[in-house]
Amino acid sequence: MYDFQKIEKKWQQYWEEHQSFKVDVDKNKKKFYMLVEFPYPSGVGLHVGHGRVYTASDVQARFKKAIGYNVLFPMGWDAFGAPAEQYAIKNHIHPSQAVSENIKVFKGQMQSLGLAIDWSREFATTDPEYYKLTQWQFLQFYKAGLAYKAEKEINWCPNCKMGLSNEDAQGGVCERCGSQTEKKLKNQWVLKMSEYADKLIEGLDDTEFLDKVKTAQINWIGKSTGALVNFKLKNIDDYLEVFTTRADTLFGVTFMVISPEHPYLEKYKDKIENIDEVRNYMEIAKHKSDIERTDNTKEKTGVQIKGLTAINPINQKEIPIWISDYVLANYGTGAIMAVPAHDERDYAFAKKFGIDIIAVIDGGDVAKEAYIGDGVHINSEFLNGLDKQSAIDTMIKYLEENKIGCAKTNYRLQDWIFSRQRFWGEPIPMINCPKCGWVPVPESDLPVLLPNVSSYEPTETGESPLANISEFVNCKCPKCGGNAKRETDTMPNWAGSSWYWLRYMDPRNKDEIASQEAMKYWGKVDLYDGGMEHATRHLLYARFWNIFLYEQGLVPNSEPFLKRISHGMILGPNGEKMSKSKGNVVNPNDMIREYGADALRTYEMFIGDYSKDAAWNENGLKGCKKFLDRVWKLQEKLNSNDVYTKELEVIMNKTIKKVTEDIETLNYNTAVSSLMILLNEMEKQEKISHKDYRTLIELLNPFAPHITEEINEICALGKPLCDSSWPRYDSNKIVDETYEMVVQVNGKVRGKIQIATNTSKEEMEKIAIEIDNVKKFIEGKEIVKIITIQSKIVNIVVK
RNA sequence: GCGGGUGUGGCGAAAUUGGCAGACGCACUAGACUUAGGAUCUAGCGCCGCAAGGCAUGGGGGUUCAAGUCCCUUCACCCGCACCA
Repeated sequence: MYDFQKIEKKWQQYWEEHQSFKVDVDKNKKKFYMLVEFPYPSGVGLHVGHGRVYTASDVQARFKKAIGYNVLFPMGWDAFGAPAEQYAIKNHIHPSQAVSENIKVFKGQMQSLGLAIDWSREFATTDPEYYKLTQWQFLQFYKAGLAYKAEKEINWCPNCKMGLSNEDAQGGVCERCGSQTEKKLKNQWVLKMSEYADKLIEGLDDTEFLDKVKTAQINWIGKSTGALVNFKLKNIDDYLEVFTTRADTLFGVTFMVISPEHPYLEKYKDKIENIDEVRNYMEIAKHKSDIERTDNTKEKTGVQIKGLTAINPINQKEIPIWISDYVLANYGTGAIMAVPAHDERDYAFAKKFGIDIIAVIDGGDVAKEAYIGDGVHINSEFLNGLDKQSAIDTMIKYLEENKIGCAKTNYRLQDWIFSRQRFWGEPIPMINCPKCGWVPVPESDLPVLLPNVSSYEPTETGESPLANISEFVNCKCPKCGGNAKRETDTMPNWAGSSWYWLRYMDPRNKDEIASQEAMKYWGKVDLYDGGMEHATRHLLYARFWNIFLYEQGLVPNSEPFLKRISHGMILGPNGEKMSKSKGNVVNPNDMIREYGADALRTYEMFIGDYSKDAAWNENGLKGCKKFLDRVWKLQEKLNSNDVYTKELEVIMNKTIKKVTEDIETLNYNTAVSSLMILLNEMEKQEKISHKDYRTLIELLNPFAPHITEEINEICALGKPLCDSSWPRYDSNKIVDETYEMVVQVNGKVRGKIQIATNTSKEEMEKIAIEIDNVKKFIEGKEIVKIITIQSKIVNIVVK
């Protein structure tokens, strides 16, 4: 009937030759920046889940272009990082070679989907011109004092031989390979992201992220306000500092707990009478995985530290100090004051070890359980009678006046460990000089290029493979000219993705991230589509990075993204997540070969709510192919009229309205369904006009761009759709002249009748009562009232 | 535990925001055309019932002339975060 293979190739070529989607700064036009997360070009290629996301973005881009925006819809490759390196190791090729091969496959797949991408802006994060600027930006962090080297206990994956960020090692499991991670001390580059915690929270007000994305970020940052309190150590001229959100419960403290990593254990080892027992506990804790340690269902463990005693600063009571792994070293001060009467964890600990429990808030029964509710303070001297908030305020004021503590805000968010012991990443542009210490590589010497070597497997020692390459490592100190060594760690793969949207604005700029002109014009990303799995990590890193650049005067906006949406996954036909191991991966290439890109695109938009997961069903795709075939066949009914066919006028206008609104609100599935309804109506007609047909294919074009262009050309309906504007509807013509009035008796439908839309309420009621079946139900009964909704429904209430 | 979300036919889903529940599509059934049908077209298709009619949006209750939609309560599942002091 028609050769969709040929048609799709033809139009893909046409768009390329005519540079239909190439854009430039055009100050006479409003801009729209459509961004979708760029992929890792892995070896497996795209699957239909990617197809859904890119198609949805493409629909958005084509639509926005048609309604008059200057649309930036770019694509690139996030090609550094472990996945590419792992792939290269596995296949025994150099990562850069693997990357360029994979990019070819990915790009080919995207082009065969017919995406309206401005390919002239394509780049990869592994391009030296790009990572030169990534390195340059790292130097700006360094110069601003936001990058520092620190001995950090890191999550170490013994299998990948790589340090992982907390984000990459959640639950004590390596995200890459799934093995248990260990703790290891490493000297690492770290970015002071925690300093931006408040800005990252406040900045959310300038965005239109989905609520669940905002909430996820706020939870991740984990702001909690409280106080630092200093407990004097008995017979030692030092203090134990704790963080608490409940300073009001200070009178209820019956013991202290410090984490097994607390520095005092080493510092005061001579004072600790049972040091062997304590050390034994520390050793056990060290070898526990994070999973074991954070399993809050397990029983509390701990050892009392004999010889160290704290003194409660508000009543001078002596308080025993314990060591336990339920206190985390990396949160707060690594030590807590325990109030077993009003904290479940402290309560469990106190019960197990027979420690006193003193209630300081009225309510509950502390003999049975910790009372965590609100109430009036008791047993608390000057706090007695106060409620929670005023007690907290009063106590913090008291602490500050007596110099035993102060108000303090804590965050769950940690600084960003920026070092990776990897070859395939941006080299961190720092040089270590025995005389001058750490010296940044002069900006004029950037990029620090990755050496071209044959062996890039990780070393046994855990150093980056770069450490073995002497011509890379050995260099001169930029400051004193003496012999020095380069940093051999590289950046995490999050680095390159933390500013790529800026680069798209001016990707060939040799001197800067992008020109100010381009950044001012393209501004914020208007719509950023990505997976929910990136709602915290990537999105927070990117926002942090951008806020920093803004503060440096390098970019015009503090927040980079206006709207963030997240799409659902395409699951396999069995309803499970698609994966190679489950053998349920659907390859878009196969689908395109069999049914065409247009059918695939249309089906992926029709499959269901875009924000929700949906299981793949090839029959559904067949249905969409059938739909397109019928659209094609409509050619046979074409007459030469260039006005809407009378019978179709209302539905034409209605459908324009519906599809327009649905695309704007991302309800792609109902947009497609309304086009199917329109087609059904058009098929009922003897003949359809040029204008009927043209409108249908204009509306369908964002979903099925190839076949609609072809129909448009064959039938000479107008200029190419990629250069055309979106149809408009006449709001006077979206209401049918007649409708089916529903008549209910006591809320039950008893009759239906086709009447004129402008029938008055009085008239409606009169007609309603005359319907035979309605009569049957009101006969012999008293009409209590009649509710009439204009052009909808009549409900007769009878008794 | 905290936060977010979802429950509607055999399946994917709609529902103008309080107004005919199940649009649209898939699957299925019957028929037409056909040498053939995994093509196309026509019709049917929530459940019970011969019908009239009744019952149906996870369960229970409520508000209302009218509830998938609002309120209360309860159950199930999914996704984040989680011994964060």
